Amino acid sequence: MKDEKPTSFDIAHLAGVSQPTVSRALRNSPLVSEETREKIQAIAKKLNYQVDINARNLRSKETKTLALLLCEDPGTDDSLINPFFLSMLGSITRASGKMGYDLLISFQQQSGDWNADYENAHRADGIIFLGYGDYITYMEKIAHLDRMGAHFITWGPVLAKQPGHFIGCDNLNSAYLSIKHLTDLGHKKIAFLGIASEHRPEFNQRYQGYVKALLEAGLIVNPKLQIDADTSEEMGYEATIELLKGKLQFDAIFGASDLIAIGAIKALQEHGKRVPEDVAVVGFDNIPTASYTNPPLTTVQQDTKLAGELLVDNILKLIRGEDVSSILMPAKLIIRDSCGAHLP
Amino acid sequence: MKDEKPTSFDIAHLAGVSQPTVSRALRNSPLVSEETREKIQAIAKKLNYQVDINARNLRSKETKTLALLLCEDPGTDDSLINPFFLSMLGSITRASGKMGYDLLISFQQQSGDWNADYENAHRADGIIFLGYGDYITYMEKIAHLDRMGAHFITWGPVLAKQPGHFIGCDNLNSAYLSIKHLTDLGHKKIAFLGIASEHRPEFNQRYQGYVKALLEAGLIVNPKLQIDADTSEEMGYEATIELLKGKLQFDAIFGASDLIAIGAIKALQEHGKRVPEDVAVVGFDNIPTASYTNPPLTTVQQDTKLAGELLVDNILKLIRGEDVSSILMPAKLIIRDSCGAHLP
DNA sequence: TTAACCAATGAATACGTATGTATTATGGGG
DNA sequence: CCCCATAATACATACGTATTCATTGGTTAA
Repeated sequence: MKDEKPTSFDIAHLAGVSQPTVSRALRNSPLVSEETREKIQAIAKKLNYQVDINARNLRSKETKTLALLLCEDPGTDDSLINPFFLSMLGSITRASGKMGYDLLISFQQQSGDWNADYENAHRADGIIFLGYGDYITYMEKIAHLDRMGAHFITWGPVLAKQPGHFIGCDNLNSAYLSIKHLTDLGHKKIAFLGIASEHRPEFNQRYQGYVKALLEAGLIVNPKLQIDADTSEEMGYEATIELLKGKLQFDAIFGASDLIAIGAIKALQEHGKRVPEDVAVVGFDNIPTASYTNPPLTTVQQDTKLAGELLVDNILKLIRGEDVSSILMPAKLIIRDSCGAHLP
Repeated sequence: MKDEKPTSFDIAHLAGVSQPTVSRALRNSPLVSEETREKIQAIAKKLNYQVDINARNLRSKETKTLALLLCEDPGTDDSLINPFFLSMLGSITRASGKMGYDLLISFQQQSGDWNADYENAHRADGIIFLGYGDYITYMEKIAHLDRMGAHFITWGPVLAKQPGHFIGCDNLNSAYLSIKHLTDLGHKKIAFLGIASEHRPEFNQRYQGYVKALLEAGLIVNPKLQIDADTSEEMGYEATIELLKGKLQFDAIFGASDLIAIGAIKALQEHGKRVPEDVAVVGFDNIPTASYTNPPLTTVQQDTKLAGELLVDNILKLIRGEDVSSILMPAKLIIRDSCGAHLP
């Protein structure tokens, strides 16, 4: 800036009072008389005065800032972000702004040194994690933060034993609903595209929902109909190719994320399979693209707006020292054309 | 945090040196002997010491932080963000991280009081604006910041007389290429969906490209084929309905953004028009969804990754006091099925 | 031998705010 | 008329770092 920024001393001088009085007046302290406060605030406005955030933070030991750490896989393409997380990001940004907090965002490679964390450096009052990638690796870092007594909250799978606090989708029941929809329509050989291991608990929970729905419909669970695939169109595509190459029959595919399902549709159509006539497909996330695929994708919608608000509300509670517990968020099935009508 | 954070004094005490020596050692100052530096750094590591960012910023008067202000229309839906800007956001985040800067993000209503800006409050060293909405209103705020000597850079339309520095797409030539593609295919009655006024210079530039291409192809420009539409699927849909209701013939639509084009395709198909057989459609932005519409959308791709890097590079130059000039970025046409083959 | 010099470090201080404590003025109750 | 409570303000200081200036001890050159 061209002209030197005015300080509280400048205002004090102009108002004929002391600096502490200015500090108090600007924060509407009851210790200052109304008359003085008005005079000071008028001068501050005229000078276009803004509190120096660093000085305030240094003194008061809080920052009114939240950090959002988006943890990515090492291999992630430089310019792509999972659209689902983008949606969460938007919602978190708004929610924190509404609560008077600034938001610092940072993308972290999972392998990176983000244990040199923000809060420790007084940079943020709390941290929101939005992570994907390997759960086990991830938990080590989380556990470390927890031991240090950091304020943080995580979007992710809610499990029985976890350090810290989580907010996450009710993956099991949401997947269950999707699969039940398929079995209700008469599908009997349903493939699961997604990694089902402890390294990807969200997917694992969805797999459990898949199993539950199959058993409930009196169908057998064939492990060969589960193909590993991570969240990307390419992985979904390749997993489907693998499925097509195998000799197993299948009449439906559950993609553990929309990107996987979209890749699956592409692979199916390129190999002469019609969707949904030959193979029905359902996804998970309801990313914006899901309603534009051909056919439009039946999928599970997570309420990202609510999720973002809850993440912010809860991290603020933690900062205030209040107690919070993990939250499991219900999701709902959005039925579109990709799973067709009841089979004959 | 549970245990009190260690300060440079703690380290100094343990190392048997003074605090300034610690400060210097941790920043690898040549004023400190190698032996001392190593000892100090070892202790710092053991204590898990992190510099207090607020104290450092207060003292050194810089923050190593950039602010990203995303300016929205007043009416914007709470949870939706234009996918194009999300892509920019991702790219800017990465670029600033790579340069060692943190990124503070904030969504601002255009009517809001974001002139009480971050830099003034020592919160960021510079500001990147990612704005849409009314250009005139917007410029007033920009001009004010410029008068105050703030460091900022803006993504937006590059015009002849502007305060501050801009980076933006070469809208005119990009739109020209799209329209030329349509005229080359034999289309003669091409509608323009988008606001063509000084309040939306990006669209206005695209309109000029549209006019240029038409004239060059020896076609007449019919103002009634230009329908106002802002960037949203709904607006594109409604504008197309308006077009369909009029008596004018048209064989192609240029949507000034992908969302507009997507809304147009929906409206056309709902009214029995085939795309591209009856009406060809092209868009602008190449948002992720564009390749999944039915038919896939021919559109203009902007290099958001490069744009993000340039924005960050240039704001850092401004912060360092170096000179920068506005940049016009070329875009390229992505040809998909929505404009079909050459007309008979 | 001594002055000059350099490397390494310490001492003192500034950055701008917020807050605990001391001070002054004012008014009311006895 | 005096004492005490209260309101309003000033004074002094802490927050943790970075930087300027002063100091020390050792080395080199004349």
